[in-house]
Amino acid sequence: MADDLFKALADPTRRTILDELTEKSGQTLFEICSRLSMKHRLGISRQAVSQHLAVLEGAGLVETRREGRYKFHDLNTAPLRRIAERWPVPDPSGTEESTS
Amino acid sequence: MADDLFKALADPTRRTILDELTEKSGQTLFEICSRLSMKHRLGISRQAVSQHLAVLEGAGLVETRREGRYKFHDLNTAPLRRIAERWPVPDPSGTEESTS
DNA sequence: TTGATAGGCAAGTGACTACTTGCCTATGGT
DNA sequence: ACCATAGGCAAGTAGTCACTTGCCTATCAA
Repeated sequence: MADDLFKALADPTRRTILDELTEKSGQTLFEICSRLSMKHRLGISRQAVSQHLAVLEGAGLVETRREGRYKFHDLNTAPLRRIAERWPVPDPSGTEESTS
Repeated sequence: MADDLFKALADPTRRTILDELTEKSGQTLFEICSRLSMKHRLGISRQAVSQHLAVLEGAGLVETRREGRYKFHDLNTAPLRRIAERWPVPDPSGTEESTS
């Protein structure tokens, strides 16, 4: 459903996770955890990150593959295409402000 | 900020409102209310729609103009561009972009 | 085997949020 | 003046959500 996609994007921590996976795809849970606490100063438990990843996977934004005791997380931005399809975005005549 | 944008998109009723404004921009509050109940069978109060429109306006997705006792609501999809800018979306299934 | 690492499951809690209810202001028509 | 229309403000409520806590399973190395 479209609902899962937008609900997944609604949380700032999940968007940061997507940013991290954009920078380096195929990270494990612990790798994402340490990056969130190091780079983004996010004091967050492993379980919380795991739950966020489950939501992202439910939205189709993250795909996982298991190898031994490791589980790698890959980014999939394809579902985002439906947003631009649903509400057509005009050409960038004047670029807007930057992201946060 | 970016948070307002994604929070605004997180609600299905607000996304339906965006759909309605995509179809016909410049609607008043009552016009949107009646369309939601007619076309989409949404039993929702006027105040609820008003609050949704305030959230959408806070996200920059809706702009308003007053004329007398009427307040018209216009769609602005420009903020959506930042989503595709933040997480690049691949081209759909092998359609390479050759500038013909 | 033991121990350490990588991850999962489930219940509980606090905060947020969508919606309602009730009352108020402003504009336009008669 | 009157009254209906168009919209706004604020408090209360029920449901959802992010996060924690605690315990469990699976894989690998010694």
